[in-house]
Amino acid sequence: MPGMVKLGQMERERMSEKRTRRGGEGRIGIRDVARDAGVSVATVSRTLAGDGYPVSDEARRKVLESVKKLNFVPNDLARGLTQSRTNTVGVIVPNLVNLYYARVVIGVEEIAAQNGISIIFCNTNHNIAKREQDINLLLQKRVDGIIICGSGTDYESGSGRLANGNAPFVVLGRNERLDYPSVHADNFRAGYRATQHLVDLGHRQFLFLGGPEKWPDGSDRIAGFKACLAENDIEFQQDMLLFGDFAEENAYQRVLHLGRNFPATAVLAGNDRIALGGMAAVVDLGLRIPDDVAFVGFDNIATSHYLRPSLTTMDMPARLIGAEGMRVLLRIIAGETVASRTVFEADLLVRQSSGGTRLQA
Amino acid sequence: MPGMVKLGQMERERMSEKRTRRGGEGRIGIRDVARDAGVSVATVSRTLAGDGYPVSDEARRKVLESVKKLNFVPNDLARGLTQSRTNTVGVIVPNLVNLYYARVVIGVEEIAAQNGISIIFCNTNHNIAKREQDINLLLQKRVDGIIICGSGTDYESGSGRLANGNAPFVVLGRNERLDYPSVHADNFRAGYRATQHLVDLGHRQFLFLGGPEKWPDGSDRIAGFKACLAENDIEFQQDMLLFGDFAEENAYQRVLHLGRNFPATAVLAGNDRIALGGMAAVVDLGLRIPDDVAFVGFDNIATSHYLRPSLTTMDMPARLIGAEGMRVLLRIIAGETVASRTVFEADLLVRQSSGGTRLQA
DNA sequence: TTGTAAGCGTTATCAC
DNA sequence: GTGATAACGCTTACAA
Repeated sequence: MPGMVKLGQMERERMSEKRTRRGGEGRIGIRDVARDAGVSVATVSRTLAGDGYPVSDEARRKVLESVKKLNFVPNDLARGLTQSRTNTVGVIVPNLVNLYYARVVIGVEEIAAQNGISIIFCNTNHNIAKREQDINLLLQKRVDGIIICGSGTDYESGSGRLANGNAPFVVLGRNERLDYPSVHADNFRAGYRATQHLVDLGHRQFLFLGGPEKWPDGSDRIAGFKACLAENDIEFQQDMLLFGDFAEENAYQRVLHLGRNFPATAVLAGNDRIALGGMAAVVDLGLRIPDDVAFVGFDNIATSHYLRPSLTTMDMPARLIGAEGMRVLLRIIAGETVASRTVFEADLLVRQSSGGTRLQA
Repeated sequence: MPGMVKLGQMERERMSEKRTRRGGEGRIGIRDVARDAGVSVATVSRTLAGDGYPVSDEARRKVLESVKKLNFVPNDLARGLTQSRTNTVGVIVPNLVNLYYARVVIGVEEIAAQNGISIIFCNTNHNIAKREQDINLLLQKRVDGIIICGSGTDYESGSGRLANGNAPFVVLGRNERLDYPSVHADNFRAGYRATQHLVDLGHRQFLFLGGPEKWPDGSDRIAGFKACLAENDIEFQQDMLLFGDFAEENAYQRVLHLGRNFPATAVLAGNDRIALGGMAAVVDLGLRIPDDVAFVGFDNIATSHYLRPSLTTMDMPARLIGAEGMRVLLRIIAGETVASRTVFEADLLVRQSSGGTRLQA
């Protein structure tokens, strides 16, 4: 009876090969290393784990040799599955074209790399739906934690997975709620100091070229701006404030619209990109910087130092924020308690666009 | 005998709970969903997989209901383990502060997101050792493929994992070898055209402010530059060529060093960041752009349009390269054959820094 | 110090 | 259409 014979063959194959799914030649695994080194899989695992577990030098040597010989690459998926830890965190960024966020990411990556953890990167393009989707993906991938860049609102909305405690997370940027940890700059003080700098230079007619209206970081800067005006007995007028988006072009158009008969002698821009667009427009209107109009920005992106005139700006410590955010996340993952809020000060960098030395001269 | 009683209890617990390792309340899995929905795990899996496998509407409904009710989040680690596919690719970038790479990454991310695949991001800071390490990490994470940004050399060096075929990969940038797929711009032609533009404007005294000496993209641009000079009977002199790094400051210093008695009327910069630094130095030397010195850059980073004078530059299609790179990688993963090389043309954007309209006026 | 074997949470195979 | 159950490749009790 051929049927029975065949069954017997299959049985024997199964016994010896212990592989049913993939024909025979699967990727090389820990078992292969163990066999080659003449030790058990446990010993291989322990050797490679590198924690303090005792392994004889002899065994270790043989294992390492086989690993190299067979070109063994451990499978982190299987590792993650058993350890319920992936050494991976997700980073969600609104927009990488903004050098500010690029710097934040670099800070994050730096600390992550130092701690042997990888980064899954998501770009949302300021799209809240994409962000929800990204969070889902990250949770499915069982990241150890998530870093959300950009001040935004209601992370608990929609899926609510984060606020539900499904994964530890840190917000990099100002946010309204206090019940999850965040790292950001003191935007209020930054706004205040930038304004004070211009006031000290004798300016009375201001324009704040803002970003989006509901942008917490920006709102704080504006609040600082207003507070400083009040402090100096300068009345705030609604038309001193123009909202827009984050990009150069929009700022350029807004400023061009104001025309040569410019309503202010000093412009504060919501960030450096906005400043860049605004300055270009001012130049194109035939006005001089800083003589006719002074500019101050926020962020200190790499290019602002090399503009001519160079851009006076608040040096928002993006990289530092990214790095600290990652450190905080690591602490949370380790089970430590962390400050619900970490705030960094921003330095004022006086450069040509504000003519910072005009009065002193 | 209390000992035996205790043992009996444990046994029973094990039988009912079927969980030995983690006390009891593990994360909710597909089994829990199956139980709650009153179907088998197979049915749950099939429902969630969403491929064409037949599942009765009734079962599907119950499953979906339980999924939502229990807030089930599938575990991609386990998925990846059985499917030997992770829907994740690694992206290795030399430096995110360079907006060029930021744009490339955005292009990659865009196509990736459209295809439901995630990106593990690595920043090497132009450090070759870090890159090797990153590749190791990515292979351990069993990414479906790897995208390496930045033209560099010998990816097969060191570990040799990539060239060994351990994972499909695509290089985004020019490289010497032809035996793996790459996507990049036609840097030679870009260099040629940029130069021709300046020649057409009447320039004869050139300076090429290059990046690092062994930077394939840059070398090609320089080759195009030289070819164009030859074509126009302008003799190339070694001192027309200055190497450096990718950043603004270095370029600034190099140009400042040349002094007011500037050796050229036209400068080609290896990229826009270099141009930015160079232009700042020229201005600081008291020279006018473009009247005394004309500038042309490469990349068309966002800021170059808003400089005053704005920067004439070759519009290297970074985003497009990123997007196409991702598409190529997806094709490789799908088992299709792909072109070993995909090359994009760059457009010349004439702006103020070259005084592009000077002759026509 | 070492080995054995039971998971980890899925998918895929095979039988019904 | 549906359900058991054996992989997937590793870690980690537990036993030796």
